[in-house]
Amino acid sequence: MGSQWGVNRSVAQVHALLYLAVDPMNAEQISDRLGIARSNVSNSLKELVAWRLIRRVPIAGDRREYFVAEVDVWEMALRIAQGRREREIDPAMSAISECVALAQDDRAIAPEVLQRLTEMQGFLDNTTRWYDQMRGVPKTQLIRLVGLGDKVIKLLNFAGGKRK
Amino acid sequence: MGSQWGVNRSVAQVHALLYLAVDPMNAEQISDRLGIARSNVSNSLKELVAWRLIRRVPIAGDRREYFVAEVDVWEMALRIAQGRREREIDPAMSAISECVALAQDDRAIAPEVLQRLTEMQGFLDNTTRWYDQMRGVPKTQLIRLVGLGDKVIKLLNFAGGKRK
DNA sequence: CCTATATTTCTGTTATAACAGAAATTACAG
DNA sequence: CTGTAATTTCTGTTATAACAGAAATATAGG
Repeated sequence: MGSQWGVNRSVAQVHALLYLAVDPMNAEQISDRLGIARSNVSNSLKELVAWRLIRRVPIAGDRREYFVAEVDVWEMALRIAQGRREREIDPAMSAISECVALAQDDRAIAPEVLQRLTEMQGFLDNTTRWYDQMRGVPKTQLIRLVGLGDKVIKLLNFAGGKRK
Repeated sequence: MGSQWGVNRSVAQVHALLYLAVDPMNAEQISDRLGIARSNVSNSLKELVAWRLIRRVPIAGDRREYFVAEVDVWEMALRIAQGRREREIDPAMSAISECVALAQDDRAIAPEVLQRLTEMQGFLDNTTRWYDQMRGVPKTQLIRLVGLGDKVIKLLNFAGGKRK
């Protein structure tokens, strides 16, 4: 399915294989198993390492590099979130900051346009701040928070719309 | 930037244009402004309507269809989330359910593998349940919740790791 | 009901990204 | 050092998706 997700098939295949593999695997094993070129495996491994979804593990008495995947699903989700943040959100924030700066100095820009750009910027600021903070909370508490679902609203004093 | 995001350039361009447009625009205006083919605009508009990021608005005395974008950034984010859920998450859940079902009946599958598949399935179940519930809470409360950031943890009785 | 205009669908082309295989580089053993 | 095995980088090919233009369909006005 990875092709829909923005990662190419090879990367998704290698990740899936390592995620389900009981033992560490080396590039050749992966290449043989999936029937894709070694160079392709090499690049896929590099990308997965960059995302921190897999890591190298040394095997005593073997020169080849072996890899294992992160198997904790929450940890995996956090790392994907971090990767997407760095690759997608941060550049978007830089871009929109530039846009806002340019729009402010440009008398040809309608005020509504500047306002929408600013709102977008504010949204990105708020949500990334939220993400940064949530990233710091221990996983167990994160899991419990998700488990609560919308009950958090009632547990906080949000009921009557009153400010905290 | 949209090309990185999994949407093609034309769709991203049309969306950006409509998001910043002060007045509704028709297909021809969009085509002229962006310098892309009308057919391309037509398909882009269809996709954006499907994502509910833009909507048709009738202009009295004009046969052509005009479009405006959702300008509320939170609403936009919610609709993108909903779209991704339907297009990416739901199919993934179906796929993994099939995998789990097959793996359970297959004695050749190592127990660790079945366990990992099941954990993944459980994760998706939990997070989509969370999403479904959060989707229902009023936007104002959602905004305040995000504003709290990691303070929610302290406000709930999570401190000592004690169960609710 | 017919005509004009808007819109969508279809088809072919082009651009882009994925991938394979070869070449080059790196790392290690002796 | 030197040779060998492993890995990465480079280059060309192939597959896929984006896009343009033409054809077809639909919609409203007369």
